[in-house]
Amino acid sequence: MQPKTFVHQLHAILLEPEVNKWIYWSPTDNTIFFLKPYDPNFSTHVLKRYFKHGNANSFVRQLHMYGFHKLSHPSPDQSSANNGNVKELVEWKFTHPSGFFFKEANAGILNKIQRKSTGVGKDGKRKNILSPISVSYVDASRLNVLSQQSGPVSAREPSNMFMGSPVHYSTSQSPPHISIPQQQQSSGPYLISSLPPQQPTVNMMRRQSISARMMNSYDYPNQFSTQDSIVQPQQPQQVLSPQALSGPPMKKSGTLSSTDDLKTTSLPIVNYPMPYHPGAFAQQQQQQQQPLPTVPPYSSYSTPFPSMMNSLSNSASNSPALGVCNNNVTLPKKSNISERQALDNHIQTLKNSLSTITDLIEKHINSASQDENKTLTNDAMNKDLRTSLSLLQNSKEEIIQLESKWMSMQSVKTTALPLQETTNTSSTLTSLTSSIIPKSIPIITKGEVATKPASY
Amino acid sequence: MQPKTFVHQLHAILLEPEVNKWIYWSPTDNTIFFLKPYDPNFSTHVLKRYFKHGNANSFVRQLHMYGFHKLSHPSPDQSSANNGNVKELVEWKFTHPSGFFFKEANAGILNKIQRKSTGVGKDGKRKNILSPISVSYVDASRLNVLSQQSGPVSAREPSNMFMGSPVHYSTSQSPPHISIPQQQQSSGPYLISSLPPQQPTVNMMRRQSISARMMNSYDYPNQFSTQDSIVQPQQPQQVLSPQALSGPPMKKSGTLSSTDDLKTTSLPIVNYPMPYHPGAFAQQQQQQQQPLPTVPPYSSYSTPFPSMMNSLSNSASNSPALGVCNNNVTLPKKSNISERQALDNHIQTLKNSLSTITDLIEKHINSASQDENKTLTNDAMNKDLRTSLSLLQNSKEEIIQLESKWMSMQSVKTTALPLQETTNTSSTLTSLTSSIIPKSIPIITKGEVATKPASY
DNA sequence: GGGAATATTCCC
DNA sequence: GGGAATATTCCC
Repeated sequence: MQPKTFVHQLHAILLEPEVNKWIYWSPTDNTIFFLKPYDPNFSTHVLKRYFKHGNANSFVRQLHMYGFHKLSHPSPDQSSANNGNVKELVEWKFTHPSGFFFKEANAGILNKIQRKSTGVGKDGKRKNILSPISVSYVDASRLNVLSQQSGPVSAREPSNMFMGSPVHYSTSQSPPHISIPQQQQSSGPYLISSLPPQQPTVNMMRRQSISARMMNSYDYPNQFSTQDSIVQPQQPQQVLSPQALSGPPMKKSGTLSSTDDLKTTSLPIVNYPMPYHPGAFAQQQQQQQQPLPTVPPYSSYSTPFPSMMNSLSNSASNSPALGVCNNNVTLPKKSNISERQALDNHIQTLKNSLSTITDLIEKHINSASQDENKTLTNDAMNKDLRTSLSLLQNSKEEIIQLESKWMSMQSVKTTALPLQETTNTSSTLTSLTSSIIPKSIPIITKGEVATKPASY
Repeated sequence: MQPKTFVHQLHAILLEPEVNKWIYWSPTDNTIFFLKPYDPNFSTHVLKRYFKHGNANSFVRQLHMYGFHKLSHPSPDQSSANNGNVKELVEWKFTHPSGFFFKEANAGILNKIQRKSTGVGKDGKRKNILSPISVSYVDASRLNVLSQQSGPVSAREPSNMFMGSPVHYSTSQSPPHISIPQQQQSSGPYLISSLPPQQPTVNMMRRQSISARMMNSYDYPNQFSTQDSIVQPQQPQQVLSPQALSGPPMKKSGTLSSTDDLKTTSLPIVNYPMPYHPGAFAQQQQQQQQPLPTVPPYSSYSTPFPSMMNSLSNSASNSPALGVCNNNVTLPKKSNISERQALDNHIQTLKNSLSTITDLIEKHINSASQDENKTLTNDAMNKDLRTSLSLLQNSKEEIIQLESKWMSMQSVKTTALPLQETTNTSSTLTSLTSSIIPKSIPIITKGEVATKPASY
């Protein structure tokens, strides 16, 4: 039994007559509801009553987090209100593209609508790194069906459209939002394997009850673009030909370019009229239907290449040939002896500086505490403070030195290790690894951090 | 200007007489406050009034998120109440180990106390993957500038001591929390490369007052342990045998077994009395009670290498001779990891302490120079001086720790780890790893951190 | 629409 | 004490 979430609350609210002046089901479509975001009563009587806030923006944010979409075209009768300047009368129209949010839905159905992940899993790892778009091979028949389906929902039969399609985007079993198991998780680009999923995915849309998990991804377009792009946008994958990707990493996820593969292959888009629309069927059907031939969730079709493939691209310019693992504890080689000495020296210097500063400061504290009248003039005080400051600066420098030497020692040592050995003996391994691992070393250049906006 | 966060709220609340029956400063220690978690009035009159809830657990959760610690031993006069069964009278005692949370603290100081990260950055990537320790290369010109800018240096000429030193740590520009840029992000270990940053980083030390961000890492241990581990714990690498992993991912990270290295090496423990303790100085009682070797607050007792270290500590039996690295890199053995991490922690702590001291002293110098009349009272001055003194003491302790760890490492390493390389025998494993390591490790050039604008 | 930080809840 | 999910805020 799932805890009550926003969706449940929302659904409950929509059933409350007292607040139906500000939020209510569409009289003509049980999967669409309206709300008056600018009406103060909406905040007062709806939000503050059911939530810990009275902020319409937060409410809408939640809608988005749960995959609801705002329908842009107000119904004719509303348009006048929307066009008018009477903000309080404006109505926004929302729906959930999964179709699981409809007037008669029960808790079980609503559970299928899950909140979008924030990107971290329980283990602190990123979730949903894989693209939901596992490449699907679509045959002509499917394309045809797809093209046909653009019409009125009522006119088409959902189960048909994927009939005979060899590969499917298995809606119910391949949630766009996938948690990568810990072991596998990687921020690296994921390869799209060319292996078709083994399973038939017939009828899944229609018959199968979609696992709750799946709904997570129900917000199709968004999922596809932002969270689940096939290859992580972050890491331009040099390994695969770029063309393999359906498109460049996108910034704005909501928007798919018209040239986007997926779109052209007719994946549902935002205002797509209730693609799967369970509500339209009898609700009870859902349960009884037996599960589809299962397709392993996404993960199976995407091949993660953990962290190796990452930054091939930029390594070109300034990356050292060899990287070092911080943790690699192999210690410094003899050449580092002087480094060690330097470290010792830094430590000594630090101790001396700090002692001096301490003395100076202590002197002032003592004198101040001993008599009320300052025995030391401000000038003297300031001088000492300046001295302290200067020593502190030096101490910092010392520490920096210490640190950098420390780091370099670490890296030196590791760097030293790499390679020659592999040349003769373990060619097998070498070839093995080299075949798997891209040669370049991922490097992070300063630019990127600089790029990052100041957080405050 | 930072938005008001929980810490600010908390501080404000503590200053509100109306609620001081349920939450209040210790009468004897301006860095400790009490609260009565079970008193319904605490919920009603404090929580519900200042927060969006009335849940003491949530409040305490926030305290923890901001690094506060509950002090376990109630003061004598409280113990009767606590021992009694009158829950409503129970008082809990909290403090912030940074010492930045004290009665007289202002917003600027409170800003230094930052919320723990949830593990993802703005780009959706994990944050704080890097060790806070970064290195920047500075050219000669910069060194000169630095030396010049140190102002009146009484004792020595700083430029001398670092002359010819290629590397610098730019304190003000290397926020401990580093976000890995999107493109490059990788879960692998990050190396500090020896590539010099391109940007000049002149003057940052002196001119710039320490960025608050820097203090971000003040929740030391946590930062080090969780956020800034050198190697990301997350990804056990499949390439290596699973057995290589020291253990399953851990659930409970907070609890280290008593056998943990770090702890036994006398790292501070939870209730450690105000390591940096700016505020509480007035009451010197604390000071005398334990001159513990000051180490970074808790940081080090939480292991930076969550999934690996922890399990190592309690399962001596199954820990491999060679650890495993996230990215197919051989990891150091536990003892070395902790030593190294401890070193890093000491350095970090030193930097933080010195930054704080510098800020305090600078404040006085500036105020003194700006107007003849001392704007700051002697009391204020003395307080700051005491704070500085305390920090200096701690710094010294840190250095001692640093030194001893360093010494012990040297001896250990010379014996233990030295020489795989010399064994040109290159076992399969050796060659495997050596061939893999260099290629798979993302490298971060030190410059990047320095590049990041201090956004305060 | 959504990224990301902080806040709250729930749970171990 | 803290992990992690959901909620709320703030901002692009």
